[in-house]
Amino acid sequence: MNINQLASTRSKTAAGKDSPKVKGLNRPGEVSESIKEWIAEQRKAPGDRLPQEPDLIKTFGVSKGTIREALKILETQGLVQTRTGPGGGAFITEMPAGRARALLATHFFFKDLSIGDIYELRMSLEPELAAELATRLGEPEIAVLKQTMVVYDHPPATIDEEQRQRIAELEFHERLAEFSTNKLLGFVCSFLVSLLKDLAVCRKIYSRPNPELRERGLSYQAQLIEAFQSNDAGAAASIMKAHMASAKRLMEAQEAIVTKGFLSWENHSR
Amino acid sequence: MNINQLASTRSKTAAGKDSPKVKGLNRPGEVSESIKEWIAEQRKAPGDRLPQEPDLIKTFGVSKGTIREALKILETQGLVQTRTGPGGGAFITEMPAGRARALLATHFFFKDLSIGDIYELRMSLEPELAAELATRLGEPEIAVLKQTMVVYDHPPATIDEEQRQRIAELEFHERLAEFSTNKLLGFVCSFLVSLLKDLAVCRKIYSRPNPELRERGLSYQAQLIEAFQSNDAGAAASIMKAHMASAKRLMEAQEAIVTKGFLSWENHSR
DNA sequence: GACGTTTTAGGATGTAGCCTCTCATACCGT
DNA sequence: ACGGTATGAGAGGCTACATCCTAAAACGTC
Repeated sequence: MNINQLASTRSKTAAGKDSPKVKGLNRPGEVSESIKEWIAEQRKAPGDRLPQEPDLIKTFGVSKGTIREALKILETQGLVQTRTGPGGGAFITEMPAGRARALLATHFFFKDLSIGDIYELRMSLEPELAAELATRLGEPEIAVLKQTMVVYDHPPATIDEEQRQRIAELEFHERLAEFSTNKLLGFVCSFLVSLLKDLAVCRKIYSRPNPELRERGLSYQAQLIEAFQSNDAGAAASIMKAHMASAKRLMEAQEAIVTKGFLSWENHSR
Repeated sequence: MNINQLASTRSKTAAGKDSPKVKGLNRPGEVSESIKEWIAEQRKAPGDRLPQEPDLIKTFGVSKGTIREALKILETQGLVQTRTGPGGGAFITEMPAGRARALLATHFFFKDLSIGDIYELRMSLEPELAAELATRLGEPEIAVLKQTMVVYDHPPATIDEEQRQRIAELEFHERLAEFSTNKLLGFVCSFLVSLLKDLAVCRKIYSRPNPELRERGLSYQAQLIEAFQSNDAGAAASIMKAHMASAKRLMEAQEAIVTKGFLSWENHSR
């Protein structure tokens, strides 16, 4: 509970100009970093409360406004939430994966990612994921996967259903990512899927009929389920690798067609 | 340019209680959302400047502190940067990779990532990266890599140099990631490296002598340079794979030693 | 080219207000 | 008379505003 060691990163009493730990960071930034360190050191868990504003003001030797801006940083980063009232204050929260994906997506907003870029990673990671899951997945998880597949186990009747089927195919992989015990691997895989769901080019592709993509995807995923049921990690990995290679080829072909005309990346409104 | 329409989201002069556009969002949050909308509507590009603080205060009818918190939100999201001085203010900016990495790192703050989790991804991705670079890297890039290696081409004299060498070894891979044409692959690889640089467990590991890690790493990286110079993508990939497997084994061994003393702290549940 | 001036954000301080929780008290049904 | 529910006052704590001073960056001047 000794928060005072926190303020060690910046001693106000020192006569000369003390050097901030990280250059290019202003006061609120320093404070927010210090608070993060403190959370780690104190092994604070989500739900725990930070010291109250007056205490933080005293321990850091900064003004109320600075503390508020520091907390605003942490709040924006999804690390804390503040509440008013008695017993109120800043509470540690876990950043939801969806928010992290959204923040990350804004970073790639101007980066002009191609289908190939995305599938290069998927070809490396999804087989790894499949191999890990093959030895662990039980019937309940497999049932969830099968339930997702019923959305596209038949040819689409309308272009609208076509799109829904594409999204469902991607959600199959989202489920896999959620099942992973390696949170890092799971997050990256689900992020790649979310890119494929949201990118303008991809949405354009999904709005055109593409029977081969569905048939091949369904076939691969069915084989994958079998590999899971027989706990065959090697088979799962190689099936997934073939699945990704096939999808990459088909998607890139569609990408070429779609971008040939006029629109591609220009209308990323937000 | 007419920013006044912005303030329409909240008219202070109205007698009754006006409803904020999004419930659960306090004043700075509303203001930051409004500014984002304004940026989108005005089709502002990176480099453009937002109105100055006094103007924002007037148009939104809020106080200076509120505006500052709103700008802090946008700054944390990587959308703007502020500068002082004449012609200063908040400038729209592209989210730098470093900030994206930092935001992502906070998502994994409570996820208790292990060395193994990180290296599982590195074993998949770094060979991919090496293979891509092998056919593209020229002498100038290779010179940069060699320059990084001189930091650790000799046994460390002090424990402090030991740490600097570990960081430099990681920065070798950071350079590789920067050279990639696949921004996605490059980002993920550099993010994994940044985790290894910042994680508490890793820092503990680096503060202990570990000659084998340095020697093997140096050897692998030298072979890698040769593969780059002969444009041998296959060799580069397999060398990198062996490099990662070796590093994973050594790091996990150290992890076991370092964390042994802290097992009693495991009861930090909520 | 060094130096002072100006412009603008950065930070500190004090005060009023609002939200939420708690607890005591009154009300009501049985 | 008793127990449960509702209502209100109070206090804790963040939220926001107004004002002042400080620091930094650009720009003109000597």
